[in-house]
Amino acid sequence: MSERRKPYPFDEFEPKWQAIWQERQLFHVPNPGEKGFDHSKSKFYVLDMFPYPSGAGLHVGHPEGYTATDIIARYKRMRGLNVLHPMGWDAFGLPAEQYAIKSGQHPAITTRENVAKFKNQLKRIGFSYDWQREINTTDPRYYKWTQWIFLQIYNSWFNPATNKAEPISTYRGKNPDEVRLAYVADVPVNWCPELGTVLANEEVVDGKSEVGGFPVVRRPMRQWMLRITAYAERLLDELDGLDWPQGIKLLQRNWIGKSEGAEIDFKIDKSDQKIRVFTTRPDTLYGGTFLVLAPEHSLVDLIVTEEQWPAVREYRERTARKSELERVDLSKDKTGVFTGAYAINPANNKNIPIWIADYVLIGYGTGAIGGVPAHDERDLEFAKKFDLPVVIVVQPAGNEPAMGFIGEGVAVNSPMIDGLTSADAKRKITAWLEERGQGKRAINYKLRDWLFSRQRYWGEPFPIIWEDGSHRSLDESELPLVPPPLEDYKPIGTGEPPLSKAKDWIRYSEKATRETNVMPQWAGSCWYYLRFCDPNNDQRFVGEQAEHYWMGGVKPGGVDLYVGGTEHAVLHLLYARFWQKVLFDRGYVSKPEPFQRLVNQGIILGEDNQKMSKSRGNIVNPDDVIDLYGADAFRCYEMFMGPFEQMKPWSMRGVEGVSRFLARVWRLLMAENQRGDWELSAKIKETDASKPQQKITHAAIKKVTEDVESFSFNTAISQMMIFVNAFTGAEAIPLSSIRVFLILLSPFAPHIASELWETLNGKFTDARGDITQQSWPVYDQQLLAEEEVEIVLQINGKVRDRMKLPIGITNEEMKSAALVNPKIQERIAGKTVRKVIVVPQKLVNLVV
RNA sequence: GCCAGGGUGGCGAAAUUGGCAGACGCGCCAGACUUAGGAUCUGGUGGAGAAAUCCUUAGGGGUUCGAGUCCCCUCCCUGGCACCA
Repeated sequence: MSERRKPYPFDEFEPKWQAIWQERQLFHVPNPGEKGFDHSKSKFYVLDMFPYPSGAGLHVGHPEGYTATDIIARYKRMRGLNVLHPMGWDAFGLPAEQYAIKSGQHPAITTRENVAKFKNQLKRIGFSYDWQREINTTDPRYYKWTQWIFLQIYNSWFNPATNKAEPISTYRGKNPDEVRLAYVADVPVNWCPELGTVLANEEVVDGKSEVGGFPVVRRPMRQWMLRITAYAERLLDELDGLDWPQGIKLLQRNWIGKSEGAEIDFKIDKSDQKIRVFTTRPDTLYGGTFLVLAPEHSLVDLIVTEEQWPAVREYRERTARKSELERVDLSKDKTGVFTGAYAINPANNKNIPIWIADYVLIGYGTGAIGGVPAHDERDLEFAKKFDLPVVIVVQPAGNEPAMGFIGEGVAVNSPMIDGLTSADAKRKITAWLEERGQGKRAINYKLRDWLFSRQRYWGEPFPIIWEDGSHRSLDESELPLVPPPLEDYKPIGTGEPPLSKAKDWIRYSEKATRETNVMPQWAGSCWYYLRFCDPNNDQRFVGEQAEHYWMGGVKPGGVDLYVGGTEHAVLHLLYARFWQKVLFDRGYVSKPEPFQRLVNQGIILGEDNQKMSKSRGNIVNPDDVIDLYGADAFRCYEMFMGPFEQMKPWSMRGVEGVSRFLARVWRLLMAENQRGDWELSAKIKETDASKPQQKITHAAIKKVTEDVESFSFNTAISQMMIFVNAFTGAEAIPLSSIRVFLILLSPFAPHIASELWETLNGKFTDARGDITQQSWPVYDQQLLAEEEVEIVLQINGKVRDRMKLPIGITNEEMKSAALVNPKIQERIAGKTVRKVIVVPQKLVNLVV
């Protein structure tokens, strides 16, 4: 059986051009001060979210974003910009370590192999990365600086007076360890026994580990934390200046979860203690008929009465045993126990019972709430279950029932504020409490400090040593701190990190030992966009000049365009913003935000419309597609599938269709000779383009240019198809038109465009150099203008006829033309035309 | 439950400010070339109808001369959050 004939010889010229690009280092962009740097050009930094190089290799989802950024990068270069378009590897992470546990192979080896595989796959697609800037988070030359940045965070504190991070040396308090942006705390953490490590809140989904889906339990442990909460307000406010999808901004806002209200102190009856609660509705204070503490609340021990002790102890134990999943199960009934103690409602001096219940979370607010059952769903449920009193204190505006009403209305049954709107009542009550020292305005955030340590091997070791129970940082000169080789990477299971097995490594001096935790995978990706600006600098994490140039500009964010999946909407994007702000405050970088414009790609589903997964067997491997149809067809199909940001299914038929389009492009310029070799078609001539040909060429320039700018790659390709359809079958193809077309095509299908361009240069001398060195064409509005316009004739809004009329026709002329149109006359015969609507150059609508 | 984004032919999808619904591609149908066609080229292709014509953007209502587009209600899908006081 003969091999299926290729529709065009992509298998010959695609590798050829990839080799040429590499040889000539065509996409390498020098830094300011380096040889070949062009000062006259402005910069454009276009970045992909770099991948974790897994053993499975690329799937078709990765290149979707990469193709888009590659098109933008190639387009911007042709528009005369210095384009920074780098790629690297986020290579610390669990899979390599899990593999090491199974096989004993060092994760560095696994990582090296996987990186090589990924890189080969990316190169086959023809991306125009500047490979001289390749970075790898597991390279000591890289993580030396990750550790260095950690030291800057460790040696900083957040000064509320200046609202920014400052060197710890400027802190005037007695214990700087209490305010460092990196600190150690005994905190209840998400311990995952299966993975043998602690996880960040963000890594726990529905009470299970995001990786692997293993159960996660709460357990107090000594951990490194980063004080991201200090930046909550700025992380919230400074979203405003970013060109991000509204949805992503909203996700971050919700994650930060700012709520404004008041903290109110409740005196405890027959005790000196008081309980502080947080509420967003101080106006409902009169309706507070009980208090609820989280079971873990530290005051519980002090207030519980003798006879309630057994019940309280039993309840706390039961709660502690519950998994996170059980505890947050919304469908379950409210539970709780009376402590036997009473508090005094400051508004009306009434004694109200104090309960503990697990629907109150220790981690939010003060870990205690005032129960206002009439105006809070949860409190109402609790009050009903335990038969606690309910007092209505807010009257809704409409005829909604006041019982259970949680919106804003007018205060009632509240002597001090009766008749006030909720907003006014809040202000008045808060002011009153403040005067009496029983409360104050308060703001709470859902955002928690970032649990920054992991009990793993394959991560950045902390540049920290311990001596006599206290920690201090390594000197900068001791970086990078490289992890020791291990025989056995297995977690110990107790929560002791694997590094604790390396006894020699741990011993720093007679008295001092090394920290054995490692940083989470997020660490490396928090600043990689900075390193790309100056990846080989061994004096600084990024050279000042390079940082200033590539991250510069008038907008708050340094990277001009950042493309990746929505899965990083809160985690990576929030962490990176946080690090950037610390570095900014400390004067190391020039921008407060890392990423100016963010675009999310949609997920690519399998042909069966299901998420691609190994178990479903619907994974598409880019290599297979490229073998069959070539890299250009692969790239163009990824862009032609549908709107970039939308979820969409893969279709091999679709790839075939796009491949046919490229074959038509090929045959537009190339013809097969007697021997069966391809040669430049005799139809390509240095003739002037006809009017329609000019029009279609300029329509293509306009549409492709606008669509590339707006990420509408699918319609850009449609327009190029229209061009090819129009020129297919033409007797002569004007060289000038086809040159323009090839330039438009080149960001999408760079190999075929390069090959055809070179072939043209072999015969014609009107242009010089590679297609990548050409400048982007500009369209001429004059050539797009029609001589005639088609006017739509409607009666009562329904299309009845169309007619061609000369351009520039007046509304009055359109109206008369419509009225004498035979079809229209026929239809309006015997009726009165009540109204005529004329849309200039477009439509006439008669109302009868 | 709350928030966000969606729902347009057999399929992927187009459609400035409200102004010709279905561009482009897939699939399908017909024709041409051909020993051959799973190649290529040409034409057709939302539905109903012999036709005039009517119907059609998840469903219902509204605003408007005119609605895929704006407003209200309902249903469905996808993603996120989820006892956050």
